Amino acid sequence: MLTQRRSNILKIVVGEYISTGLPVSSHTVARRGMGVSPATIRNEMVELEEEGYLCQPHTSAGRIPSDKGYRHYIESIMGGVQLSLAEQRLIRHQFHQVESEVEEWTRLAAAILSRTVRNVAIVTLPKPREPRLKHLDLVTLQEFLALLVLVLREAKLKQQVLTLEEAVSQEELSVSARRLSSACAGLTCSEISRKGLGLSPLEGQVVGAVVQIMQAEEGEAYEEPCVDGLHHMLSQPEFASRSKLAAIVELFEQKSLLKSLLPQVLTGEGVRVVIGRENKQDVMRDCSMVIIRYGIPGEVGGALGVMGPTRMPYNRAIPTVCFLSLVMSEMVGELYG
Amino acid sequence: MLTQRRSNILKIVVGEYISTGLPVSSHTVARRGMGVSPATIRNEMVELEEEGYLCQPHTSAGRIPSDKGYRHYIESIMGGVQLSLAEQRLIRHQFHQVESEVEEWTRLAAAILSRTVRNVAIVTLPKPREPRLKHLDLVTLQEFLALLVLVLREAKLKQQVLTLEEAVSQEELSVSARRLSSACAGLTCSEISRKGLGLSPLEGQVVGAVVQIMQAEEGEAYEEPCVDGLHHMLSQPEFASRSKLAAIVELFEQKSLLKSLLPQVLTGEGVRVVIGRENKQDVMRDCSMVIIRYGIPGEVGGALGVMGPTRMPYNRAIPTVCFLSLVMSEMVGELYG
DNA sequence: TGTTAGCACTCCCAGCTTGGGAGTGCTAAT
DNA sequence: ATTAGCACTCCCAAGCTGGGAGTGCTAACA
Repeated sequence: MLTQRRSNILKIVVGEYISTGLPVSSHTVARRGMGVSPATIRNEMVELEEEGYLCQPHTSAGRIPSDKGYRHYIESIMGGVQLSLAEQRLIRHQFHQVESEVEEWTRLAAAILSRTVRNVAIVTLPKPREPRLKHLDLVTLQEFLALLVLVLREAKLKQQVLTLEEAVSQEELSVSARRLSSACAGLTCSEISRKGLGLSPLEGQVVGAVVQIMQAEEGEAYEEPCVDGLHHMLSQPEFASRSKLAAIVELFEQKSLLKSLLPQVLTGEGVRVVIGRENKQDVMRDCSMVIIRYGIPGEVGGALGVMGPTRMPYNRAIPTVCFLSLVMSEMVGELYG
Repeated sequence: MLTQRRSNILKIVVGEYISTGLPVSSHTVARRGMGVSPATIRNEMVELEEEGYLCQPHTSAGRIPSDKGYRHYIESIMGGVQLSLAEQRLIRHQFHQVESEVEEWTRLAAAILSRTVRNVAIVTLPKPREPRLKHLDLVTLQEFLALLVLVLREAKLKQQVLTLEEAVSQEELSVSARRLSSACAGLTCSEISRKGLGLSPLEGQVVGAVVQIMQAEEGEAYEEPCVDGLHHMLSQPEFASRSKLAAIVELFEQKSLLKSLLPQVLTGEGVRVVIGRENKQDVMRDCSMVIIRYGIPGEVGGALGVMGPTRMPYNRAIPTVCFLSLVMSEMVGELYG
C-alpha cells in the first residue's frame, strides 16, 4: 500500500505525463503544490521506482509511470470520475437526433469517443446472441433473379440475391414469402433448419439461404466494428516509429483482426482497461484499451471502446466509455424491448 | 514533341524512379541499354529539364519526373497496357465468389486495387441516378414502433424505425404495406410524393418517410465510399512529414469529403488521371489519383479509383482501375438488367 | 528522524563540423 | 554528335561538443 504522499506524487506524475508526454521532474511535482522541496520528492520517487510504479527513460531524466503505475492510478487514485451533466445531456441529445437509424448510433458513438479521448474509437453494431427471424420477403429483380430480404428480430436487415431455377412471378414469390415468413417468424437458425422438409423447390432454396445467412450471423461474437479517429495516432509521439504505426494501422484496417481481439478481452461485465504489456498482442505492447460491452446481457449487445498509447487520458476515456455504454444500452433496450 | 531518344530517357527515368523512389542518374539510364554514354544522356537530360519534363531536387542529384513528365509518360509513352489474361481471370473468379452481395463487390474491388497498386483504393457502391421504389414492407417491432423496409430498384435496402401514433397490429401493417407497395412500385421519389393524398394517417406517415429516404438518396452523387489500403501510405517516403500524412488520413476518414471530391474530378467517361498540382486540394499537391466511373451510364453507377503519391505505378494502376470498372459494370448490368 | 540546500555527476540532444561520395556541367578531343 | 576527363556542387551520415535539465548523494538543519 502506498502512503498518502506517494499516492499524491504518483497522481501528479501520471496527470502531468499524460498531458505533456514528457518525463516529469521532481521540480514539476513540487510546483504542483506538494508543500515539500524537490529533494524530498526525489527521495519518494526513488521508492516509487523501486516498487515499480515509476520508471526512468534514462539516468538523468524525470520519471514516467509504468504499467503498474497507471493501473494503480486508475484503480485507487482516479476515483469514479463521471462526465459532467452538461456533457451527458449533449451526448444524449446527439443520440436522439439519430434515434431511428441503428447504424448511425455506432458511428456517432465512435465519433464522440474518438473526439473526446483524442484516440482511436471502436464501436460494433449491436448483435443478438441468438438471432431470430422476424420477417422475410422476396422481391423479383429479373426473370431468374430474386432478392431475399430478411428482417431479424433486432431490426437488422440482411439481403441476398438468389438465382432461381425457373422464372417465378412476383405474386408467387410473395405468396411463398408470406408462408415462410409466418412459418418461421420468431425462430432461430436451428429451428428453421429443422423445418426444412416438405417444401417446394423454391421454398427449399429460400430456406437454405435463410439458414445460411443466419448461421453466418450466429457464428460471430461481434459485428464488424466501426472505427474512427485513426488520425489521432499520427500526432502521438509514441508512434514516431514507422513500423509500429504501420502495424497498428493495419490492425485497424483488418477489422476481422479486431473482431477476434474483442472476445478475448471482454469477459465479464463492466469496463475493462488493458494497459501496455497486459495486451496479448505484441503490436499493442505500448498501447492501452478501454473497452466495455453494451446492450441487454444474454440477449443482444456489442462492444465499444477506445485505443491509444498507454499515455491515455484515462480520466476521460473511462467515464466516456461507460456513459456511452449506458446510453447505447438504453437505446438498444428501447428498440428491442 | 520529344525525339525518340528523349522519350526513351523519360521512360527509363519514370520507370526507375517509380520503382526505387530515388533520383535517377545519367549512369543508371545509360546502363538500362541506351547504347550511349552517360555524358550524352546528361546533355539530353538538360533539354528534358528545360522543357519541363524532369527536375532536379538539387544541383548534384539525379533527375526525377515532373508532373508534366508523368503526364507525357502516361499519354504518349506507356501505351495501352492491359492486365494479363491470368490476372483478369483471377479477378473475375474472385468476383464470382461474392456475386450475391453487392456490398462485397466494393470491398473486394477496394482490396484488389489497393493490393495490386500498393496504395489507397476508393470504391463507392453503385447508386442509381434516379432511385425508384421496388418494394416496401412494414414490420412491427413493438407496440408503437415499426420498421420500414424499402427495396429500391437496384436491390438496395433502406430501413427506418417509425414511431407510430397508435398501436397497429402486424396484419394491419402488412395490409398497408402491400397497398402502398403496389401503388408505388417503380415510381421515383417525386412521383410518390405527388400521390400523397387521400391516405390514412398511418399510410401518410409511411409515405412521408419513404419520400424522405428517397430524397436523401437522390441528393448524393455517389454512395459513401469504401476505403482500403491506408497502411500503404505509411511506408511511402513521400509521406515522411507527419503533418502531410495526418492531413491525408483525415481526408480519408472524413468520407464525406471524398464524396464531394469525386464529382469534381469525374466528368466524362473513361479513366481519369489527376497528377500532383492538377489537384484542386492543397493536401493533394503531391498526390495522384487514377479514377473511373463504372455502371450503366445514366442509370446506375459508382466510382472507383486509387490514390497515392505522384510516384505511383501508373502502368499497374491504370489497367487495374479500367478492368475493375469493366467487371463492376458487367456485374451491375447483370443484376439490374 | 524527516526535510532540504548544495553540488558533483550523468546523459540527452540540438547544432555544428567534416569527409566521402554520388552526380553534375563543362571542355576538349575524337 | 559523342565521349572521356575533370573540377565542382551539394547531400548526408558520422562524429564531436557544449549546454542544460535532472538526478543522487551528502551534510546541515528543525
